[in-house]
Amino acid sequence: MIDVQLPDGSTRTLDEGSSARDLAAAIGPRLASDAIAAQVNGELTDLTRPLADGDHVAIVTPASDLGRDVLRHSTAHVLAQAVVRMWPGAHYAIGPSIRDGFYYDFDLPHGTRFSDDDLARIEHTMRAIVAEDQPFLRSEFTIEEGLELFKDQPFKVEIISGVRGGANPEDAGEIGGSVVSTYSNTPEFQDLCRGPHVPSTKRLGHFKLMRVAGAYWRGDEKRPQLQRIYGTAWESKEALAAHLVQLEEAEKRDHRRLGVEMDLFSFPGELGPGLAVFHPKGGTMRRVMEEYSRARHVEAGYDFVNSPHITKAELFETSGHLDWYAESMYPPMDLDDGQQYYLKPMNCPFHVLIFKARQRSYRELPLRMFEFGSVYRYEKSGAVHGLTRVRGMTQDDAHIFCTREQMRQELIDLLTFVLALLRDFGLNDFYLELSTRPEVKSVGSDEEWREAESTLADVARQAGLDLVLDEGGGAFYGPKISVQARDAIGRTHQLSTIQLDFQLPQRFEASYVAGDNARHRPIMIHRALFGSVERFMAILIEHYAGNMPTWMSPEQVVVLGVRDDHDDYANEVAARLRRDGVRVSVEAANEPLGSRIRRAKLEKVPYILVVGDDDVRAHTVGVNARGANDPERGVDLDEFLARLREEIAAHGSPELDRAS
RNA sequence: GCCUGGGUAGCUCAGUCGGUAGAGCAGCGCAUUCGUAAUGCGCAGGUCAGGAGUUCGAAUCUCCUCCCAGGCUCCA
Repeated sequence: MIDVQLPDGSTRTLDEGSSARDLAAAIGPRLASDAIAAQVNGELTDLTRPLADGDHVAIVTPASDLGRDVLRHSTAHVLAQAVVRMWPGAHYAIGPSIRDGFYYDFDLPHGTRFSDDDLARIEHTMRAIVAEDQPFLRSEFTIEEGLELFKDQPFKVEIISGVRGGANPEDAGEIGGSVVSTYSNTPEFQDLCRGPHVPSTKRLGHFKLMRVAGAYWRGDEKRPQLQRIYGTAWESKEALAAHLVQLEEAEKRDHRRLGVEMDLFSFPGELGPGLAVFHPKGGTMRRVMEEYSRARHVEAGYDFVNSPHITKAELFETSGHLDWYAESMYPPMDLDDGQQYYLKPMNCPFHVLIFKARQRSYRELPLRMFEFGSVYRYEKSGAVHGLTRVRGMTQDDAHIFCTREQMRQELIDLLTFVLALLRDFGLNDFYLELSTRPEVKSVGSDEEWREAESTLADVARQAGLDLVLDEGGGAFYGPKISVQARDAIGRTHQLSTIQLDFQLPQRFEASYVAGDNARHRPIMIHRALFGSVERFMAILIEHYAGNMPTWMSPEQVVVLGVRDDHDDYANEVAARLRRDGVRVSVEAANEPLGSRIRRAKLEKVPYILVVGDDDVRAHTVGVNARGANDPERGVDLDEFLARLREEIAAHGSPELDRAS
């Protein structure tokens, strides 16, 4: 007999050789039928693996993170089996579970390509395999046996021999050290896999193939491009349906769609990819964001600077950007006198030149230079995406020049400032990421990097937020902290970055004179809070689903007269509000009230004021607030204005669930 | 840059076998004067992304280019 411990701390006594499946059965029939895998001493395993005395065992069921992970992985296997059945000779590469689903990469014989229509056919075959109720059977082999077994599957051979050669240590886990484990349902299909899997294909079924995409083998641009099929899979029909609904919701708040609907911005074909124009309403939104940011920066002790959009090549030769990033800069303009000029992809070297414009004293430090700097980057054509990845953008960029001694406090203050500003825009769920020295692209000595990295790590920890490590993700000149924010529907976005830089001051030979009358090298901190104004706006639009807080709304109030003989009063109300800086318009009463209200609602205007006979008489307004169910009648105009001013001043955010 | 799929009126979309372009909304005009999410009638709107080819004839078939979407790669 053996004793195993359950997650609740209790123990169960089982027969020698019992598996997790037996354990589940001993606990109850319901759990026995739900069980798809087990977690033994923290390790995810098949249900059938024998347990040992003293094991800590948790039964994994589908409606859990681990459970979904297992069934997505198993569904990926079924996908591969279906593809192999339909395209004999197909090579299959890897097929992991991912967030919300799974994928599998293939290389079809004779360069055949999947089409969208194929997805439905493959799904059909998958459902047939599920209906066949095939068991997932685990087998173990030596590396040599594994190589023989998969001799017709070059990608599998590469994974197995990579482990033998020690080339890819991360693959060792994939196949379990020196043991090659495989899963097969039928002789038709066998896959190299660490497992675990659900006991049988009949446990699957709530899945949908989403799309086909290209993906490089091992993520390497220089290696063959495989065809990847993405799918989503869930524990129940309801969970699958809920996921699909959520995708639709995300699509509804897509900033590219709302940008058109709300008349904020557009991408005229005449300009080229990734180049946006902002319409009056989008322009207003930007202006409000920028004005607020400027005001806060003034308070925080920043100086405002400006720099041109183009420069001689020399500047970016000195900075090093041309060495590392020439391919993502616009090609140079060749002038008659042989000079090459570049559009700027970065503001930092300009700010260094401002620092160097005259001799600097330690008394001036920290010197904080801020600029809404427009930069141009030649993003690969496949990389541009709405406002979030563009070729022309404006950064809320600043560079802080300080001494080594000031660096730590400056970073602490900066992080506090960053988080406060982001909160003012209605984001409040953050974590931090620390990006360390890149393996290939980087300059500087080891100890400089060590000092920079440890200082940033300290400061990040002091902020009291979760900190995750992004190994090798830093810039070539220094490590960075980035602030990641979760939006209203749970997606995370990298927003602000704070980079520590010992290199540029050296490259430009920037210095200040200290109290010891000697020249010293300043430290440079690069930081952007929005990242780019365009991208930040896109994130906010999606966060709020277009229902911008009143202070950011391009149009804050629309006034509607009930009949056209109320238009004079409507204009009077608007004039009063406008005098207090409210962005307000009047829709004349030449169409029915209901239709004007509807239009204003669709435009997501925070307040619709309806004025009729009663209001003219009593100097009141009817207030129809965005997201509210019942309009308020007979609100005193001055009282409404006071409420509105208070809300705007407080930077109140709409309650996200209220505004739909 | 690469892979797959797209591009028809301002927007959303229909358009059969290759036979010469259609709806709703938006816009404009006229009428309507209305108390909280669509008043009625009328009008206008198109180089079917662009170019080349096949054909008696191309939105439709072929090729090239541009742009968009989803991925991969990249993101100072």
